[in-house]
Formats: sequence, C-alpha cells, structure tokens
Amino acid sequence: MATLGSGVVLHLPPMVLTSSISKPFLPNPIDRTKSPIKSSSLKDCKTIDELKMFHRSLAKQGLDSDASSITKLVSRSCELGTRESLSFAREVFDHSVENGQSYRSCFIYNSLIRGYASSGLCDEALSLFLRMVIAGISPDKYTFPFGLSACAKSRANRDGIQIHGLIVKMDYAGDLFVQNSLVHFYAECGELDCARKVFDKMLERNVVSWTSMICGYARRDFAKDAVDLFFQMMRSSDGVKPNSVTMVCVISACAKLEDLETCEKVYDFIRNSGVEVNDLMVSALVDMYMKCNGDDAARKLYDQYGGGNLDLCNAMASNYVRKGLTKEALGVLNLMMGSGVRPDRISMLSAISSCSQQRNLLWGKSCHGFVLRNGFESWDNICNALIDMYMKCCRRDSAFKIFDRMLKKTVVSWNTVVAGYVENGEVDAAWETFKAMPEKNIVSWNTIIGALVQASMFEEAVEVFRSMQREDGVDADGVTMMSIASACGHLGALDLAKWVYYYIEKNGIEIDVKLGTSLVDMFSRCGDPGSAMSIFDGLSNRDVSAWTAAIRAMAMAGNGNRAIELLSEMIEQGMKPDGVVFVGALTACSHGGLVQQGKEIFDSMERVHGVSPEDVHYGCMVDLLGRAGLLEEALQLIESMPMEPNDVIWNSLLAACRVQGNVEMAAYAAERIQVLAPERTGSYVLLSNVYASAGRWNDVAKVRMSMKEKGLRKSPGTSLIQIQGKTHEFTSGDESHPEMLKIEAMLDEISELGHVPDLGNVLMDVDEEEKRFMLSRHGEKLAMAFGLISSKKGTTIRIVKNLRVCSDCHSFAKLASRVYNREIVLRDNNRFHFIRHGKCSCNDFW
DNA sequence: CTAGGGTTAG
Repeated sequence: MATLGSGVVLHLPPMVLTSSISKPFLPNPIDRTKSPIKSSSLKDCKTIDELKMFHRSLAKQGLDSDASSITKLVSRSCELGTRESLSFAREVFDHSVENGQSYRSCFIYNSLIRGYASSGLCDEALSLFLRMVIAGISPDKYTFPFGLSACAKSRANRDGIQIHGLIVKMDYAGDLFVQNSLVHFYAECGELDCARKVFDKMLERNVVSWTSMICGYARRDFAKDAVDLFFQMMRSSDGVKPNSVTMVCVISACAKLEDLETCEKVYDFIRNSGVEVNDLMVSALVDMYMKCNGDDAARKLYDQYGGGNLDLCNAMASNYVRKGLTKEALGVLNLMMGSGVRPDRISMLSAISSCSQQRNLLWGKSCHGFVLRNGFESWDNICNALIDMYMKCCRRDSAFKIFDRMLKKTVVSWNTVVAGYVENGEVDAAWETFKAMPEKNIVSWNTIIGALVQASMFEEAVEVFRSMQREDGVDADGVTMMSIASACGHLGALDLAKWVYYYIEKNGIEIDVKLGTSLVDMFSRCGDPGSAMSIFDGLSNRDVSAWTAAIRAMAMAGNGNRAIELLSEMIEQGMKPDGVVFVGALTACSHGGLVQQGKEIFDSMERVHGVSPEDVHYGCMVDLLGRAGLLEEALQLIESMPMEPNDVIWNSLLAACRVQGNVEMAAYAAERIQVLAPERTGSYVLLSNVYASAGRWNDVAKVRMSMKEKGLRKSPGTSLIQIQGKTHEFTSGDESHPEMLKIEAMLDEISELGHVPDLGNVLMDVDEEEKRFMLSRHGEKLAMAFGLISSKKGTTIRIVKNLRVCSDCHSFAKLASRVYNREIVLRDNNRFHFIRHGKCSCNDFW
C-alpha cells in the first residue's frame, strides 16, 4: 500500500484533521455472529509458520473474510512481536480490508496499531491511525491510547496534539485510560505543564495516572517534583496505592537526586508498604544507591538478591564502570556468567568500557569476539564502545575498521574517534576529524577545547569556544567552562576570568564542586585571591580537590597563615588530607616564610595522617629551609631522604643558594643535577647567576661553555601584559614593540626617579654601563612601562612572567607602584607579587 | 487498552 506516512499528519494544520471528518462517524456495527474460531486454538500458535497454517485452514473453511476471525489472527500475529509476524499481520489486514465489505469497525485497526506501537514502529502506527480516520471509521477508547503511545515513543508532538483534539471532539476526554495516555504523551514529549494540566483536571485517578505523572518528572530531570508528587500521592484522597511500577519510577528519581537521605526514606517506605519487590525494583534500587554514593547499601542488596540476575548485575557493573572501578565491574560480570547467565548487550557495554579504561587489549578483543558471536555489532552503542577500546589501546586500524563498517554512525561515534586522537596526543588529527564531523554536539566541542587546553594552546582554546557560540549555537555546560577556566588561569588574564564567571552566572550553569574548584584555581592564577575565596566559600559541598585549590590560592598569594588555617579547618570537618593538599600547604609555608609551621605540618603527615612524604614534599621542605637561609639543614634533610633525591630537589637547594649567595653548595647541587638531569637548562643558568653575583667571571664562562657544548640554550624569559583584551609579549632586550620609543622614555623617567640597579642580576661580564642597560631592558620592565603608558591612571597593572622575577625588576616595580600610585600584580612561574605603595605581599621573600 | 530500571563519547 502507498503508505500515508505520519508526515502527512505532521504537515496538516491542527484543524484539518478534525474538519476533514466533520461528517459524523458511523457507529461501530455490532457483530452478532458468534466467532467461528476459538481463540484458545490461536493462543497455541507460537510461531509465524503456525499462524500461516492457521490462516490457510481458515481459507479452506471459507472464513478468511470473516471479520472476527481475521481480527483475532492479526491480533495474535502482532503479539508475537517479530518483524516477520508484523508484516504477516499487515498482509492479512491489507488483503482483508481490500476485499471485505464488513470492515467498518475499528477492532482490526486497533490490533495492528497496537502491534506497531508496541514494536516501536510508530510511523506505521500513526499512518494507520490516519488512514482509519480518513476512511470514516470511528476510533474507540482503545484506539486513542495506542495512538498516543506511538506519538509518545516517537516524540510526534504535533500528531499527539491533533489526536488530543480528536479526543475532545469525540467526547472521550473524560475516559480514565485516555486521560492517562494523554498525561504520558505530554510528559514524554517534555510538555510537563500540559501533562500536569490534564492530570489536575482528572476527576478520578488510578495508580497509572499517578505513576505516569511521576515518571514524567523523573525522566525529565525534575527529580524533586517526582519525589514530591509521590509523597502527595500517599496523602491524596484518590485512595490509590503505589505498585512496583510506581516504585521503580520514584527510585529512579531518587537516583537523580543524589540524596542518600531521600533514598533511605523511600527504601523504608517500600519495606513497610508491602509492595512486592520484583527484579526490576531491586535493579533500580541498586542503581539508586550507587548513584547516591551508597555503595555499601547497593552491595548489600546485590549480595542479598544474588549475582545471577542479569538486570541487577548490569546495574551494578555499569555503575562500577562509571566510577572507574573496572575490576569490580568485571568481577560482577564474571560471577554472573559463572552462574550460567549470558551477558546481554548492556552487560557487554560495561565489559568493553572496563577494558578501554584498563587499556586491556587482550580482554577487549575477547569481548569483541563475544559481540560478533552474538550479533551485538548491529547496535551502534556497542560499536562506539569498541572503537573507544581500540583507540585507547592504540589499535587505530581496528577502530577504523569498525567505524567504516558502521551503518549508523552517530555523533557519539565521531566523538569517540576525536577523543581517541586526543588520547594519543594527536591534536592535529583530532582537529581535522572534528572539522569533518557531519554534526557536532556539546561533547564534541568539549573534547576539542579540552584537547587544546591539554596541549597548552590556551588562546586557541578560547578562540574555539568563541566560535562554538558564534557558529553552532551550542550552549556551553559545566565541562566546557572547566576547560575555559583552566585556559584562562594559564593565560593569567583577569579580565577574561571575570568574563568567564559572568558567562557562567548569566547562562545559569550550575557551579558544582568540580567547576567551583576550577574557578578557584582560575581566579588565584589570575591574581585575584579575593574572588577565588568567595567562590570557595559559596560551594555547598567541598571535596579534597576544592580545599586544595583554596589552599593553593592562599599559597600563591603569599598568605601562609590563611593556608594553614584552611588545612586545619578541612581536617576538623573530617576530610582526609592527601599528598596533594600537603604540597599546597607546605608551599604556602615556604612562600610565607613560616619555617616552624612548615616543619610541624611535614612532621604530622605520616605520624598523624598516614600520608608518607614523597619526593615533592621533601622538595617543598628544602625550598622552605633554603629560602629561610637554613642551607645546612636543607642539605641534611636531602641526605636523610628515604628515596633517591631527584633533580627538582637539588634545584630547590640551588635556587636557595642563589638567594643566599652560597657558591660552594650551589656548585655541589649543580653537579648533582648535571648527573641526574643533564638537559635541565635552568640549573646552568642558576649556577652562572651564583658565580656572576660573586664576580667569579671565569666560572661563569665555564658554565656557559659547557652549556654550549651540550647544545643547551637558555629558555627565553617572557613577560605578558593584556591591554584592552590584547596580549603583548616582551622578552629581554626586545625592541620590536611599535610603542618602543614611548616605552623607553617611560623607562628613563623611572630611572631618574632614583632606581638603583642591582647589577648582580646581570649574567654577562660586561662593563657597568652595559650592565645597567641590559638590566633596564628586562621583559618585566618593558611590560611595566608599557602598562603605565597605555592603561588608565590608578588601574592595576597585571604582568605574567614565565620565570622567576629578578630582584632588580622587583625593586623597580615597588618604586613604580609608589611613585605612580598603581597596584602592580606580577605573576611568576609559581606565585604572585601584589605590589602596592612601594611594598610587596611577598615581603621580599621569594 | 494506559505507567517501568540498566546505554557508549568530554
């Protein structure tokens, strides 16, 4: 038949359908003949062949045009639910409708519409509905629920609304079942207000009415409304009791709420209510507990109801995978197979994902084999998981083989490939694939933006973010903003940081712990510890990372005391500190010159908190002692280390020697570094600095020679300053800036104000005049001068430097801040200097 | 006749 696709309905304006059938429907003819066949014999037909045989025997008896018999045959055939049985049903239907005159009733239509709807062939169901209406056959109270169910499944909003019109016109709007179907349809289409309107107007409600409404809220992320409505149902005068379906809906709402307390409340209710607990409910409960961090409760239920239940195991495994507990996930699935249960495609999704996370190619391949043997590869989700596995296990060819063969590549398939490239560090390939994607969603953008941030291409990341809003109209989410916040923090651009925060607020993006932590980091890296801490204070729950970010913020700002306070507050609140927190706290002590407190914290790590100090912690202590001038003690600590001291630790000591001017120990430390990490340029530079300050030019020359021999070059120091959204970069002695003449005039002006250059900062053995000149052209000074001439009076000047600030530039900045009454915020490679009124937050200690 | 959990990519 030339199918009247549901598209026909879709394109009709709302009134056409109802007006085209303005002639009154004929009443359904009453079938007075008793059915010549027994329905019991039809029930025995379990296969399509048996049904076909049955059909032939009807024909022999001359009953193949009997409406009742044919309707029953079609109905049974639909019940079998296979593609074959449905098309057989259609054949019988078409043949009978064309030949018979007695098909003026809706029964045969109902059967077939129901069959299509329940097998997900919604377009077929709806076109049949339309054909029936056009033929002037009245739908009855059974037809509407089938039709609406099809609309709900296929999100055919407009068709459903037209059916609603028809329901009103034909006066079925008061029927309980029809109303329930309407509630479900509107809820499923996301029109929750409409669903609620129908629900509220109902004079009588049964358990399905309530369940449909609750489920509607639960599925659309209105978990709170779902739970509220459930408790309202308990109190209502409708006198309905929840059944297992209701409970499954409520439980899934609780899972989304992620609130363990509500979970317990609901579980208590179930135990006391006498609702029969079925398998689906247990699976839902386990899922709920896992999503609300009630792993123990979930595990208890799992143990209680047995590891041989497919749905239960799937719920358990998928949650383990989500939490990265892949060993546990595979354990659950293995145990399940051990009790003779075959994994289904959902199980395999968890299994393959576990292999990807573990980079276990061997098991991944065996999963692939199982997939092929069971015909699961026709499901695109399984293919996506396999592509991910092969990409993560560096088997690009195998991944592409699957990708190329996929009949239905979805946006997820493409995203998986892009993410795979990123995983292997191939940003260019990821970018090319990204550009070639036929369709992009928020995950696509997040993947590529995250990749750029990881590759330290921060400006590019921000640029892509801008084009995402411009071109695609895709809305950024929390994950996007985490990447952008990170990029912004690395750029050190406060204006951009403020804009990022504004953007989040304006677009109503929820600031959860993760995003909050990123924002704390962003603001502290941009030299705005105040904003960083106010974000931290606003977080409703804080994990260890959040506390660490706050402590790091205080460390960078040089506020050691506040950092230590935060550490104790965190411990008081029952958080278990980890190694990373201690790095932050010790760094804070180091920057703040808090020697005694630092020693106490270091000592408490293992003794009180059971965290054994790693080399980084020793590094912090060496740094702390060294900066405080306790070089001997620092050296002793290095020698007492239980592990081999690495180059970073020796470098801390060397840096301290540079500040303290201890030439002998500096030489010793540098020697160690050259053994451990000969390519480490910084140590040569530091050592020659030490010699230079001591005026030992022969030694300076030797160091420079040995650098040259090894082909090492000093990494250039760069200073960045943002003026009106544009980044200007200055390197030492760089004269290429278009405003260079004005900058030089500014520099001269400051020099004349009485800046006494500290010539010990010059590495070269040149005459004093030359030294003076070289010093005056350090990148920081150029940036500062440029900042002074190109920004408004009284505004803060912010400079980002990639290396440690030299002491001459530091005192230059202090002078400038006093004379021009400006705050100067100078970020170096690991901390901030807030310089105002001639004083620096670091107390000249860095 | 109407209502149901578990689904890969960042």
